[in-house]
Amino acid sequence: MSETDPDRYTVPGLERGLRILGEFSRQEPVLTAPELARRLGVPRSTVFRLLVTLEGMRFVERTPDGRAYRLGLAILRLGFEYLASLDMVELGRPLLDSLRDATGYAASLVVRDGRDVVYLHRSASRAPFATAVSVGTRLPAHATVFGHVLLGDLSLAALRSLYPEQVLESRSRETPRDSTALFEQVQQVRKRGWVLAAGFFEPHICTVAAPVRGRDGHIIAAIGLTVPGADIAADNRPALVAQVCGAAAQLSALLDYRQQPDSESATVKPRVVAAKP
Amino acid sequence: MSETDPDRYTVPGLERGLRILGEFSRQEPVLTAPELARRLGVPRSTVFRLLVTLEGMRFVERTPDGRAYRLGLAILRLGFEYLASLDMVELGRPLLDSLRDATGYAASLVVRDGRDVVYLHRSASRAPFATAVSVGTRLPAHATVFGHVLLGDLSLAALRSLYPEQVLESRSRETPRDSTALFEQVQQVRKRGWVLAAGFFEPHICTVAAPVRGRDGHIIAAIGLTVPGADIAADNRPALVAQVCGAAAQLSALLDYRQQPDSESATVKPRVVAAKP
DNA sequence: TCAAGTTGTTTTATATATTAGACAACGAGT
DNA sequence: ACTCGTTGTCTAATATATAAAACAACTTGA
Repeated sequence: MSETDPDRYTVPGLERGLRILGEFSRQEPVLTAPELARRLGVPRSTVFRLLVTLEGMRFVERTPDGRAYRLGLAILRLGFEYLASLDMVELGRPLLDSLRDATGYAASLVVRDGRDVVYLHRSASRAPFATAVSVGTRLPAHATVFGHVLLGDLSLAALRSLYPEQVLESRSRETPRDSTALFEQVQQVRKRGWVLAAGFFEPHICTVAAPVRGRDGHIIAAIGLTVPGADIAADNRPALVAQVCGAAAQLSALLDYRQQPDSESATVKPRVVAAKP
Repeated sequence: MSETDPDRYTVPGLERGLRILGEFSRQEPVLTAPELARRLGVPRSTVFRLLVTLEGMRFVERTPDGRAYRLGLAILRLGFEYLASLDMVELGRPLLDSLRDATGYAASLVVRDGRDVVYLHRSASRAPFATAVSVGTRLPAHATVFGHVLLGDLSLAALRSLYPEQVLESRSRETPRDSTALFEQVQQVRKRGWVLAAGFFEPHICTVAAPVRGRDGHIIAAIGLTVPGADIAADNRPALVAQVCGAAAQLSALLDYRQQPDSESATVKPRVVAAKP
């Protein structure tokens, strides 16, 4: 009882309610109360009360037959206010659109959240190639080239504490086996300033990616193209790399100088004055 | 105290935590703990505990200086799973894209949530006309033509209970003043099957909209175009109306007959195979 | 410089949320 | 029909989250 809980202040009702919301997914948009009780390891009567609360706030709603639950419209109050609050998305959208238009391939803006790569925006390619990836999608950072770009700032020690396990989960032949191998790959990407890989995460999908840097020079996001096919023709690579790097550099510039919003002229001024903390 | 609360089962921790998340907005992406305490009318120490919980789950994060809070990346786990779970969005997206491409104007898919119109998807027009409207945006149903389309199924009595106030909030000269006037406008739209209005919600914005109907014939959504300018040229109206109605009819058809397109067992069937530990 | 007001964090008595269990209603299997 | 298991809802005893109060660390203003 006298343990110094790291979560000594947590309010269980809130945590469990949010975990309920998190259980719903694209694959399982409808869940029943007992099923949720089983998954969370929470008494049935407690889940009942949580669901009543969530339903009252319209975060969940009952299915027409009243026997199960799905997410409700109030959910939209949250996620999109968040996105709208990130000027990175606002500023990046037109850049991604022109990148998509110039290349014909889907362009994405991603950030890292711990061990995950999270898609913040995606300009889908004109070809109606149904991709499962959309805004909010999460992929493992260690197994994707986007992730390798985003991990560029981490020291070997930091990488080790982020991936304490001995062997990393493998997605393809090229997935780094441990944190040391990951570090080496990441550092190569970092030094090069961009990455182009074929079938790294999924077969027949190529990716070109480059880092977006914030005011202090830290990597805060990545921009990239997703190209279907086994590989990119060698003579097309330089152009794609140049365009991705260009878009990433432009977004970096935009984010660098959003100091005072009054002077609208802060468009492109890539001249960095010696970084001062 | 012995009142038979309609919310006798609510868990306050969850409700207040969600209200905290709801306080963040595009206009106010950063809030401090005491400010939140003031707004929710909750003791400071309680807000502190709620924020610790939310921070631990990464639903909020502290600003770099550690003095204030903003929404965190975990928020994205929710909103987009919700959207992805709606096949209305999945099926409507390509229709909206072609509507946009055919007309050159921004095409939207909206639903009604109580008195709000909520944007589920928006195919932005090619012209980089920065619109504040995005997915998740809410507008008052009584003051928008989208809302008038979506309210089409409600009886006068239902409309009165949804809008019990004597006088409705006004947005423009044409905003209906009370629920009776609203009902008449809504019924006109309903009978016509579509609506075209200029400057109804905002000056210099015209809207063309039509209802999407579900299996049982109820209005479940609306599709529409947002056209910048004072008005739409008379000779262009029939074409726009036809295209909007066409898209809405197509989506209605898709939603009507999505019984079981294949043996996709993804949907949760109440079929429970006795859980074995 | 000081004093008065914020704010972040902690503690602790107490009000209250929690959950084991009870109940009825349902459904599936025999 | 009749079990037996599952489920939705409700209640009451008790375990626990809550919020008043206290503290230190910061601001702010004079």
